[in-house]
Amino acid sequence: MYSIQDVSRKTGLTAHTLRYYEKEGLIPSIERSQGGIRQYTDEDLEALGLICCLKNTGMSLQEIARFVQLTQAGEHTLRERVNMLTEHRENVIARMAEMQKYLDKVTWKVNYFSRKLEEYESREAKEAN
Amino acid sequence: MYSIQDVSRKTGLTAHTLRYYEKEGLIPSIERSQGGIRQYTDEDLEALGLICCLKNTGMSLQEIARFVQLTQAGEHTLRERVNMLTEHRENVIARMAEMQKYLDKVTWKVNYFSRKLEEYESREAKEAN
DNA sequence: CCTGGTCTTAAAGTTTACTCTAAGTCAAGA
DNA sequence: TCTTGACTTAGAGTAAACTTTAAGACCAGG
Repeated sequence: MYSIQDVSRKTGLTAHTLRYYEKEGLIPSIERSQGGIRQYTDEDLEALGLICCLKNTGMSLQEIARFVQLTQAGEHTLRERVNMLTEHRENVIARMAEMQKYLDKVTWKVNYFSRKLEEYESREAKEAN
Repeated sequence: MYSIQDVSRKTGLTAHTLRYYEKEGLIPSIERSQGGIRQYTDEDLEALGLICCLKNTGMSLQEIARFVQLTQAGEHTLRERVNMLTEHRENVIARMAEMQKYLDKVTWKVNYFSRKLEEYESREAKEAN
């Protein structure tokens, strides 16, 4: 059992954000102590792991909430969940490919400007003589 | 020479956005016709290409503006520009590596849920008999 | 018992990067 | 000439994902 602060430390999300996510349906409702205090289980942390993973790969909170709701609705939503994840996966792959293309361009520019810088510096050195 | 609409088509940015970028210092000032209309050169398109590349790899407009200003300030800013690009490049690489990690997790989940789905469907099929 | 962490609701504020509107003037091509 | 597109300033609006505030009440460990 983990307090909201424990989970905050483990996930890097603030306690505020964890409550916000719960309110928005991104996290299934967390069990409470007799006094009403949230007690996160390892299973909750698992679920949060997937949520963060989806968020960090660019899925919107709205879509994540939809996914979580499907999960809670039971087995008959399995096909839709598989479809969602598959589509998301393809988006991520496409974005990474695009990213690689841009990265190549940035790399090219770094080299280009580095050469220019060298030229400039040797020119400066000469002038100093 | 290209009109703002031509450039809009080529870059996928709206005319609004192009003017906005210019106002914010993301694009060096564009030459105008005698009547005051923007006339983009191939060089401007080049510069826009790099800008879009930086933007699409997650550099903020503010940083891009800084970079463009350095470029216009002349050769003595070459070192700083190289540093900026190098650092940016490393960020992109780091983000891509992280992305790959998340992607692996998503892939694992897709497979996991696909197996579950198969099980579920064969169970359903049996019950239908 | 005290203190620090946790709870609630409701709403306002923040940031980034646009996006659009208004209102009017001016330019360019058929 | 007519029509379409371009220009300006200034400011309002939008969307996502938080983030903060306020105000008061409750809970748990030392």
